[in-house]
Order: sequence, then C-alpha cells, then structure tokens
Amino acid sequence: MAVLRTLSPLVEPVSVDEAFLDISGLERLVGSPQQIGERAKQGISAATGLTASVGIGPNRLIAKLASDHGKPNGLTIVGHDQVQGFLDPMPVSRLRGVGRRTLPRLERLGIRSVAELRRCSRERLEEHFGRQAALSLFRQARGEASDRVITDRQRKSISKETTFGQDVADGKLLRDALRALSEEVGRIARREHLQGRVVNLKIRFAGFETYSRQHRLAAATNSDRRIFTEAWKLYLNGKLPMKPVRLIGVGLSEWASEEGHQLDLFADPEDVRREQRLFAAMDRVAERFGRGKLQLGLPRKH
DNA sequence: TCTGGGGTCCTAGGACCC
DNA sequence: TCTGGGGTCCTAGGACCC
Repeated sequence: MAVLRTLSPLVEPVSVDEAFLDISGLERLVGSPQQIGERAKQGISAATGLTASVGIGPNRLIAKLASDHGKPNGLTIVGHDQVQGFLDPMPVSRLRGVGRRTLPRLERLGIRSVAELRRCSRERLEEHFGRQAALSLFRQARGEASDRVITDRQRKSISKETTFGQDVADGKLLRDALRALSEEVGRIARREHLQGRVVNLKIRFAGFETYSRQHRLAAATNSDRRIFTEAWKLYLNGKLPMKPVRLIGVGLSEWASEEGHQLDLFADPEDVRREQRLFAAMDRVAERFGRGKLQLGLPRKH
C-alpha cells in the first residue's frame, strides 16, 4: 500500500493485498498508464520480493478483470475501445456476483460467456435473479461500472468468531468463549472510536447448520459487558436448537452518528466513568501483553 | 473438500404507521 | 368494516468476496 501511495494520492485498499488506484490526470506527473503499472510492480518487488498483477482500465470492473487476466505477475491494459472485445469471450463466472449458486442458474438459461449474457434482456434477468442482481449482470455485460476510487471507506461491522476443535455442549464453556469474543469486538470498536447499535450472534451446529440472531439496542455501545450480555441473551432466548455448538461468533454494527450518542438514563455517571477507565486499562494490557491475559469476571447484576 | 475468519450486499416477511 | 396502497423499520438468511 505504501508503494501504491507513492504513485497516486487516490488509493482504495480492497483487502490486505489488493487496491484500486485512480491514475487519471497523472500522465505528466508520474507517467503513462503503462509506466505507472510497471512502477507499481517494480516498487512492490523491491519492497517485498513479491510479484503483483496489475490491471488498468476505464473503470473498476475492467481494471479488476484485467488484473485477473494477467495473473500472476501480469500487466494488462484495456482501453475504452477494447472493452467489449475483452469481455465478450470471457466466462460469466469471472463477473462479480457470479458464484457457485448463480453460475449453474445462468448456465441453465444457456448463458456461459459474457457475449451470451449481453444478449439476454434485462426483464428476463430480473425474472430469474431479482432486481439488483439483474441490474448488476446487465451493466457488467456491457462493461459499465463505477470509476470512482473511494479512499475513506469506513467499515460497517466488527465481528469475531471461533470454531471449536470439538462441538461444545457445556454452557459455561460457551459463555466463556462468547465473553472473550465480545471483549475483542469491544476493544476494536473502542480503538476505532465506534459505537454500534446492533449486536449479532452467530451459531453453527454440526452439519454446517448456521443461525444468526440480532438485537437492536436503544443506545449505541462499545462496552464488552454490554455486547456480551446482549449476545448471551440472544443465545438463551433465540429459540435455537439445544445442541452442541461448533462455532460461536459475535458482531457489532450500525454505528451511531458522530455527533453524539444517547447516554443511558438510568446508569450512574460514576459507574460509567469507572467502566470507561477499566476498559481503557484493559485495552492497554491487551495491546502490550496480548489478548486473554486479562478478562472480565461475572457481570455484577447476574 | 465435512468445511476458517472477516467482511459486504440483497431479499423477504412481519409489524406498524398514515 | 375483513379491507387498499404505500412506506419504514426490524430481523433472519443467503450469496458472494478476499
């Protein structure tokens, strides 16, 4: 990412090893698209010893597909006038949103390539795939996509989950695991100054049978204790099968607006301050000595 | 593939409101 | 009144991506 930032101020990281760059208007300052692509590869190689695949195109879709096209270690440039010729022979499985469920359904309609997809009407796509998916397929088949690079994308949720080595039937063990996960979620939320209004519980049993339960809080929170008690309530009251658990997870989402947050009307302000100091201290311990060295005891009111 | 972890987005049904 | 139409919010689940 540091290498990429030397090439353009507009960098959008997509994952640990992938990013979009807006390189429009950089011809004089940095070089031609070809030169920028080469410099990215060289810089990454010099810094990390790793190869990288670069794709350049008029929008995000074409750039990404161009990058896939040259994998590994490629540099593929697709100009405006080459877009349709580049897309048409491609299998639809390369498009975004076409995975292990959608691909066979497209094939049943006789659609294997992007050229074939382009011949299918929007109405027909809508009948089979719903409004949004149809629109996405329709536009992708024509090489249409956003060309905006978003540098300040904010995360929308924080979650932690764990799969047990052996399915867990012991409620106490489950409770401890959930508590530890809640503490991790809370810690990340506090580090990023986020307070969430929705707590999510995820449970998986043998056979990949997966459930989720969520609850919307009256006030946003990033308190470990609050996240944990809500998640545990969801487990107890969620009408879930009472079976040994293979995976348990907890998530926090729907951030409260930056302007301020609702205070708990009935909480003693001194308790709130003490809890904040407690969490701050716990976070420092965790940063310094690692997770799990210190953890909350039983909630006071249970 | 007997199946890890962390995300995003979409759909659909029910409750509720005007 | 057994009954229209449209909108929002909440919740659960699924598809997909890296």
